[in-house]
Amino acid sequence: MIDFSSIESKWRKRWQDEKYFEADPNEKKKFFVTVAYPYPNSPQHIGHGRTYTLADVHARFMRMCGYNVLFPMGFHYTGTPILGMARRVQENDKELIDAFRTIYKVPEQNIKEFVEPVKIASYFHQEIKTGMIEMGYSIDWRREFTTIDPVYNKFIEWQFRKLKSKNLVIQGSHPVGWCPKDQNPVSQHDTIGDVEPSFTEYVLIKFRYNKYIIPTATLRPETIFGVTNLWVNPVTLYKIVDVNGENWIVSAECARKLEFMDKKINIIDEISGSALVGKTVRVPERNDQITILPASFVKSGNGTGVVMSVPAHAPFDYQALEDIKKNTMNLEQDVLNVVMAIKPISIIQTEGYGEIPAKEITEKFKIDSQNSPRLEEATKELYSKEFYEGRLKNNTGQFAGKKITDVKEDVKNWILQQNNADVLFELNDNPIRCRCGAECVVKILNDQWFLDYSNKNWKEDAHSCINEMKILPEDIRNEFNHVVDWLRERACARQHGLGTKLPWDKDWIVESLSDSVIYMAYYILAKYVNKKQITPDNLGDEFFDYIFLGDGDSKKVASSCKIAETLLGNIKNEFTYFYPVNARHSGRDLVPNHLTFFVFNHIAIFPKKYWPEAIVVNGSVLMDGKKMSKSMGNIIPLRDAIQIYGADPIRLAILISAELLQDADFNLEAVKGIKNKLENMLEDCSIYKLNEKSNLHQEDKWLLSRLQQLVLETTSAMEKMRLREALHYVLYQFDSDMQWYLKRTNAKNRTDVSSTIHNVLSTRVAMLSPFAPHIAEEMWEKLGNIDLVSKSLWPSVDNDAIDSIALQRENLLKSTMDDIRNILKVTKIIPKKIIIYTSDAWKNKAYQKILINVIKGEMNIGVLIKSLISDKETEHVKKNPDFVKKTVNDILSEPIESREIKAKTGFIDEKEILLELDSLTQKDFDVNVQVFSESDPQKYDPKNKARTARPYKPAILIE
RNA sequence: GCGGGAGUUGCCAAGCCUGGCCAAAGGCGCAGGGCUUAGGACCCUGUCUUUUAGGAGUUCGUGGGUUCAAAUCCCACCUUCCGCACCA
Repeated sequence: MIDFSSIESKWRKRWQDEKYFEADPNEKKKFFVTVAYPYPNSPQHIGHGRTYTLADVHARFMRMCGYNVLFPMGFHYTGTPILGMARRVQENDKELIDAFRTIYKVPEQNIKEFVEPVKIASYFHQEIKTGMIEMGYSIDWRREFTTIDPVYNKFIEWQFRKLKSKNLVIQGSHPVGWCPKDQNPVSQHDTIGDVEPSFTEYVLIKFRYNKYIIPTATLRPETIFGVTNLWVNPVTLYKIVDVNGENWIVSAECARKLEFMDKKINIIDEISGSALVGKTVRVPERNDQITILPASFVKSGNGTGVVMSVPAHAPFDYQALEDIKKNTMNLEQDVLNVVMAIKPISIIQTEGYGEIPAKEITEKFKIDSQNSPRLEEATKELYSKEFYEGRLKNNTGQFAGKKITDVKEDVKNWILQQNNADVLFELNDNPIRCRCGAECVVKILNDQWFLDYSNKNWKEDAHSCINEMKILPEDIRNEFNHVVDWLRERACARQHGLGTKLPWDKDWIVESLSDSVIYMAYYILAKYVNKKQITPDNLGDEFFDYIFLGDGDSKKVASSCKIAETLLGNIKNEFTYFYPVNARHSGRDLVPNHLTFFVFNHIAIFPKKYWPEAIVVNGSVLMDGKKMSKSMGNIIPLRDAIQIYGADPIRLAILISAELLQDADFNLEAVKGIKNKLENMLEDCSIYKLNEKSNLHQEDKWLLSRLQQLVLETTSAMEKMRLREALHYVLYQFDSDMQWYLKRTNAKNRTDVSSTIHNVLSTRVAMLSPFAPHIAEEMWEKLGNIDLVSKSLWPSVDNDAIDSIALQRENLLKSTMDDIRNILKVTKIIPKKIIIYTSDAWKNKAYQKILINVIKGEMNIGVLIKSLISDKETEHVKKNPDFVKKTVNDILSEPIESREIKAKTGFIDEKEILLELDSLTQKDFDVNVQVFSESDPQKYDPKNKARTARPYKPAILIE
């Protein structure tokens, strides 16, 4: 049993003492790796560990490749969730406080302080940082900062002034989910049940009734041409409301919603639904009169509480009309006459439907009442069919012949322009409650600040940056481009939360996804801030302009900022040395926001030479195949896991379970398996020593050749950040080769294998070290090294060590052993004699010819046979045409490189090689092996097997 | 709806970009053996069907196509997961 924790702390201390991860400019090439900094509202769990571990492996790998790697970390205090948490602590929220106690194990003393948001942030900040150190992340901690540090605030102010001066920050109105009690926008984690407050935009069509306006809410403004009547619910008590000087008749719920739509509302009177029944209203744009009818499906809470009826295309309306004709509502005779006269007005032509689609679909769904639950479904089906495929008919004026999807927005704007319509936003999952208990609404904010991501030029630059950038994995590049396309103006300031005040409007705080887009540049400053060489006083925009953009005169800047000119120069040089970011790591959930904003803002602020070079995106982590969540109770805090299993096994378990973009399934089974593997490797490292040079046998040469292949494959996987694959090579791939090697040396009773194995182990440990840095140091030490493996160079392929002849000889032995084993398996005989026949000389010649042809792409059997027969040396093929076919198959079933090696090395003396089998068969089956040539007249061949021999595929007889 | 994925041998999961080392890695599970006082851990062997000669047959969501050759390329379809904004 290995004590991971003591090994890990031992090496962590050594790293710290040697300050190896502290990166300052030097003569080496630099590599700047960053990860999205954490939001400290809870401790890290295994899931967070993935992105940081990936970045750390990347950093460590690049360091071993000879780069001066900077890998820094900051903490994102900005935002509202921590604020909300503090408020809940103030209110003594039991659920939250219990979570602090039981899940996060926060000491009682600290929980008491959590009424202050900053205390929460700084508590978890330290917790997360400690976890990162314990995980062995090679972070330069001198550059740590938080987003509420005063210098950071100055930096963000600079960023925003810069954006504003480029007209990329604009002001406008914007609908948001809103809590009327808190007077604040609500987001998902502000609501009870974590419901995302999404909303739909309805068009209100204004129908005129005397001096009143009766607005109806619709998603289909184009159906105004097909309206035949209005629906009210007779039992609803409607309000007469003064809305910006007009008298509207709407439900009480609607009146309340309108208040938040930036309108002046004054309730004047009320009127019952039944009193409206039978009255006529004027249809806007059409100028004809229609009647108001009663319907029970009309809900006062939806829209305005009044619905316009389009019976030809709306199943609800069609069915309500059918219902009313049965006169169960006791309508007066003259109203009933009107009802009977109503004919649906067909305005949309859709393939597969006739004149009255609503009728057809209600019949198809077998609907018999307006209260049928299937009506929703029917509506949905018809609506989407008509929306995507339907065309407006001739009775729709200027819109005739157009597709609904193309014309919908135009119809809306047309009616709006005539002041015959308005807009109403409505929450989708009504009711949504704020954590404070109040019911949320949609509010239109008027003086909201936006980052104008819809700016065309900006988008174009973003596309070109993304297209020039390295994006790993490549699969996700399209997604980035698509995000750039659909991104619109984004609100970049809010009224509450921690963060930086908007420099020109101190009522607003820069929103958290907008103050975290170019902070990688700030890591350069953070080192000097932490050393107290930069203070927030006197720090103006000219400072940032000078450092980051190279604008201004250093003397002037130095004096206005009261900073020594040499210091200013040093900072600037450090920035130009480390920037741009070479790799930005993050989870894939940040693709549609942070990562894309990161690109946008870099483009806007920095010159092209500082645009980011690469983005690396990873998937999330599942726990035993399930999503981690507080409610499932399957969140393992990272630090707990480290304590139990050790940092290295966790790092490996996370990395080996999935390739970059896939979700990684973490489970304890895997951790145990890995732990075991590491223990075995460590043991091997203490056994095999570097002895004096002994003569290399064939199998040593073979193993060392294979090792080169391993290095090549691993390195290429690392370069593509295919860490699962790379780790797999290092940890497992080599085992079967190692086994063969041991089997061979064992059979030969060799005792001089230590050096070769030591050589192999050293290479593997070096390649393991970015992944499992602590235990790799321990192994490295056991292998007899004094220096750190972290400081060693990544193994490179030694082409001289690749012995293609040894490779082929061993392959022949292996495959022949496999064949023998196969025969024994099938026949179940216990061998007393094993006889092997190597193929005739002409076959070898024919093989080479076929091989060359196949490499050239000629594998037509007929053509091959013809050319072989035409040559005297290989004319024997005539008697044995099957040989050609089998040989071609043999060759095709081999990798292309090995075909080429075979072509290059040419004929090998199989008989001589196969004699080496003897030691193996003796060991495995206690039988000696005899080798004959097919053409040997003296051979023992009672079953006439020898003639089936092919090159690299000797015939075998077992008795 | 828009956009992006995924479907592989009992399960999880690689392979697909770059067609031929593919009956298809690895892990788990299962079976047998070793080790052990026993259990666990560990190690070995096996794990589509068939076969007393290293072979053959049928497989990679479904159906077509391209090719000497398809899990891999193309087309269509079915099923399924994720993101869609003021939120870190």
